[in-house]
Amino acid sequence: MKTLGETLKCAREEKAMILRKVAAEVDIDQSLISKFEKNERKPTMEQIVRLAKFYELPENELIINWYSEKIADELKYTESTSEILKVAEEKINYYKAQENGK
Amino acid sequence: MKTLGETLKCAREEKAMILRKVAAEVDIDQSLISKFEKNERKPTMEQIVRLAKFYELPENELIINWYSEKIADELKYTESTSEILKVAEEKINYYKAQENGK
DNA sequence: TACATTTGGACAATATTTGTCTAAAACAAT
DNA sequence: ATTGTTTTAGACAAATATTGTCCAAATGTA
Repeated sequence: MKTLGETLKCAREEKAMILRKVAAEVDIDQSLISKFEKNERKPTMEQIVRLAKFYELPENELIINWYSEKIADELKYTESTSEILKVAEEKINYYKAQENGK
Repeated sequence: MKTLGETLKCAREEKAMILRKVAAEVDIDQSLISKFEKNERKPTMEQIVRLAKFYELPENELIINWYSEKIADELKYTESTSEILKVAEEKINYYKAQENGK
């Protein structure tokens, strides 16, 4: 299971590009991209989309990674996490059912 | 499955108290408490703890509700939610294993 | 050593969340 | 209906958190 940062870094290495170049192409500060790769900063959704496009990575995978890391981060030091996730899923399903029914 | 707001409101009604009184007791603006009950605002953790104590509710249940609602909110308009939650759980377990091993 | 790339850290800029206040809405009781 | 009470909505300031930017230090490499 790769982190979002690892995924981005691998993608860049695949393309054999240096940060400065990528930064110029996707118009994001190179220092920021470095931090993304080291999981020190979280890209915004827009940045994710641009990076996915640029690296030709499946956007959906990055997004799944992005959200799951966000959630993992929130629950990292919390107890009852599996219970929390279970309840969260129920609530989401409930919301979504509401949406469809209306 | 009750929302956090519903739980709080029920607890207050059990005790037959008006907002103004609760507000004074737990030292939180009554308007805020009203919003908590209507799920328009999310209490801080500290507020949760104080309310749980005051209403004599199991703190852990409120916390589970709090986190799960937060997550549900984040994923409400997102796709692949069950995938996201699954990956999130894996990551959490991974983090926690790290913690123990160190 | 000299050069290129990556990284860390400080700080300003933005965005998000929170608390507070006030008045309007809703509800009762008479 | 009017009065009195409770709840709620909305606007706004205050406090927090997140983000973008810059530059210098660290790292790597020939």
